[in-house]
Amino acid sequence: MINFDNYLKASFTVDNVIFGFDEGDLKVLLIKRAEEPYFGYWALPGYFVYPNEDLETAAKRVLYELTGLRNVYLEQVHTFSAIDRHQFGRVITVAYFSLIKISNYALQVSSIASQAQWHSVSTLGRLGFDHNEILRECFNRLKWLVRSRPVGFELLPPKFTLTELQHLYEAILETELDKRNFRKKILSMGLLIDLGEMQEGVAHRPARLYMFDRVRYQEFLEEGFSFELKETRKKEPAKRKISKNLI
Amino acid sequence: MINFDNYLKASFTVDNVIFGFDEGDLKVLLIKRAEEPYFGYWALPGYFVYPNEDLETAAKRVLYELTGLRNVYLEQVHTFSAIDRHQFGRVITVAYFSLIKISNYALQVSSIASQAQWHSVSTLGRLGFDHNEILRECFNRLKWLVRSRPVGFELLPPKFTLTELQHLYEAILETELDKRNFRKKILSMGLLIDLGEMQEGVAHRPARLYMFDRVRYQEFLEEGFSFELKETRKKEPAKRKISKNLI
DNA sequence: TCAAAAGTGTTCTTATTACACCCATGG
DNA sequence: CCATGGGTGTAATAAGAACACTTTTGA
Repeated sequence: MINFDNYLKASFTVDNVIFGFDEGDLKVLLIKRAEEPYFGYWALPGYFVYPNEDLETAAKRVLYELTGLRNVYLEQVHTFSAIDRHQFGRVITVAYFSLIKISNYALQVSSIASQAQWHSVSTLGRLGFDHNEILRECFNRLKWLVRSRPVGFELLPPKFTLTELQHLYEAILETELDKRNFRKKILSMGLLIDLGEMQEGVAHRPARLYMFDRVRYQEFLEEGFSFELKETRKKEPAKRKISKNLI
Repeated sequence: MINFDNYLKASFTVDNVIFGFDEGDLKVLLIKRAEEPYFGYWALPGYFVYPNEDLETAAKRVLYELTGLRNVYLEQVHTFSAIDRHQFGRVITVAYFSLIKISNYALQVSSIASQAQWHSVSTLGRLGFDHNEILRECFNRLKWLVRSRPVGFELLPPKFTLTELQHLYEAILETELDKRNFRKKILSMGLLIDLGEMQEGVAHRPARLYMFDRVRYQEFLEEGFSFELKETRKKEPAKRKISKNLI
């Protein structure tokens, strides 16, 4: 019988890349570290896994303690194991990302959350540990995920306008989309319910409000389904003889 | 300062889903277990991670000890952490999958490899531990990967025919593809070099041999690139108003 | 009346699909 | 000469991309 003591026993953590969307900007929730190592740095919320937990349970716990939210989109992305990634010992971390609606919830008033703040993904500085790398991996995962499934709705409030939805896609894909083509495509999927309501109090023509049709989406998943978007190409009009899918 | 001893320390293993392709069949390399738990069961090759290794190093080591191969396609897929997944203690495993050319290499004659055998992915029984689940996850990853990047070439011998290539895609995607459309698409990508050689000794018209153009592929990666295939639909001719990409 | 964002169709181009017959070889 | 798999083209359909002006509101 194997004696486990002959092999590596490592501490392990989960780190959570929590995405939100606000003011036309893709954001990530970070915590200012109050202890060494990386004292004073911003870092991903994460914590050690308890003996009675599997990883997903731990990731959900971290998320709940910080935001008070359960039942949000959560997905394992990658496990980071560089030998020297933690100064005080061997620590392996499993990265999860989750998507939440910023607008609907205030952060919890816990000792952890008091140090937490939303940061624009596009303007981040040096984070603690290898968290820049972890964030990049999770952002990449989100980028392709948003093309395969309408996860974008997880980030918007229940009622939203088509322009808000388009801005979200543009923020995630880091590109610009054509307004008419975007609307044509997104409406043709039949995943939006027109609420018949309008924006109020805006200094321009008010936009229609929509909500996401989860029932229809389930039907789609069952019959096999796809979701793709193309960016506009104002420059570089030619040169694409190969498939355009996934670009 | 954190005392790691207050938290769970776990043993870590890597498990390797090694895909190969032979006789028109997608295969996976399994090892017959010679000890408890799951004595006598087939299981994925895997081993404990050493203290001086990161996970990828460990996965490469396992692969090398078994096959004698280095520099093969290897990618981390998912980390499995169910509390009771190992009877003798808390063991977390990180699944990797790799792609190798069966035809080019004999298995190593090591104590591990003597117990190893290729199995068709489509006809597997109950494996040890949670390895059926791990295999399924890795197979799914391979399925989408093969649509985004021409990884299929990692599984074929250096010289191959278009029909062999098509059969590989059909085995991975578990579908049938139209011969003419497949050839049109694959040749239009410009990733194949026509060797000007022919099959010999076959009881039918000999096929042209091709090789993969790695240089051209690198150029593609740099300019942003995509790779898609559609299955033939002999039944169910209608009903697809939504995007067809990725299906 | 101005600024700001909402909303709306058409044309062109490209990609995808469906589909059937002759060819070269070994046995 | 037969069985086996190799090899080839075209037409119809569907999806994607490009593109500009009018509308509605609050300030």
